[in-house]
Amino acid sequence: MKLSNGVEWALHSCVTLSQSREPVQATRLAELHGIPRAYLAKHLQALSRAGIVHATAGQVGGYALTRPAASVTMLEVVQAIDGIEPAYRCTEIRQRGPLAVPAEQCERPCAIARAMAAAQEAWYRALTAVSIADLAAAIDIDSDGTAMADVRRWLAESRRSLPG
Amino acid sequence: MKLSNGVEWALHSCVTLSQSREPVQATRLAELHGIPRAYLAKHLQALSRAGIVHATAGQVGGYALTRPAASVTMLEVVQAIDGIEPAYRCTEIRQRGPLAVPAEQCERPCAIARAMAAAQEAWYRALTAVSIADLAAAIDIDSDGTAMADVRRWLAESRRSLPG
DNA sequence: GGTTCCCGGATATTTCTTGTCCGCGTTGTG
DNA sequence: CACAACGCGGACAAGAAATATCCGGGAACC
Repeated sequence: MKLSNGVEWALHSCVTLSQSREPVQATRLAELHGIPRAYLAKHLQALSRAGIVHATAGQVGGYALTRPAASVTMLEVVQAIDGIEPAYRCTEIRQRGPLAVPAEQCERPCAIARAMAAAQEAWYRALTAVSIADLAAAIDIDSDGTAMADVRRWLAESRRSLPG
Repeated sequence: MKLSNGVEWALHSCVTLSQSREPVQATRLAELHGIPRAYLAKHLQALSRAGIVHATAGQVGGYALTRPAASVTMLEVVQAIDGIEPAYRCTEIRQRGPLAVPAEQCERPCAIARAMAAAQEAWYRALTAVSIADLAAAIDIDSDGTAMADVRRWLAESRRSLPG
């Protein structure tokens, strides 16, 4: 079980976006995190499609959160990047082989699939409990209250320096 | 996030093995579940390496659970097949870019990694709560108490018919 | 001791993720 | 109001991982 690499970038990008009400360009986000710009853009597109961020075109365009960071959960971001299909996909092997169960008796998922679904649900709950705002606050605390201010400063500075 | 296909086969195979104290050949398990024999064998090897099943060679060889089914958790099987590394791998992008955090301040995982680890832990807990015996019992109930008896009958019959 | 059968690791093929590029629409400017 | 520049959006290759498979080593029965 492996989670896409872009999930990490998307979460960090959302935390960064939560510190700016003005749109932030994909180039800035990529530079700030030291990651490939083109590939990050692809993931930001997924966030846009999911309605988490709003993309504005043009010279002063960029990405911005559509909702307050406190109302955006980690699960939303993860699912926007990684998709909504559950990790375990039952291929209904109980309906195959010499002891195949008739299809009419297979309306409910099999016991294994149910247990897996319950585990996935627990995973969902844990990710739903944490918002982007929570992450930003936790990161700020980890850095003794300097990280988010630094981000805001850097965003303002880069916006002043490059397009001017 | 995608879980390997072999996890499903391994879990079903373990449930089947829980119904037989004698070793069951990989060929039988593959036939019973309608899946490729060679590939299933590879996954059974993983279970063997993890100590969940014991493989005996020879004409009457095969696989058997090493412990009572009630003491084998789903998590053990899943991790034996899929590996133990967590789904989310933090690449420490906070240490990159113009606002890189010094490494000395990164002893603890970042807030995002911590939240992801908590979610994974919840997933682990849910899978630890279910044993192979629980699955066998649930599958039996789903079939009105006939499934496991059918499996035992089929195993005994196939063992009588083929090697005889 | 020969033979048969089964498990185990090394080997191709396919699928998917990662990474990249160029076209379209939008916005500021002359 | 036309122009030009910039950034977003979907289509296109490269690499990695999982899927599927084969043959060799070893054990049990005859």
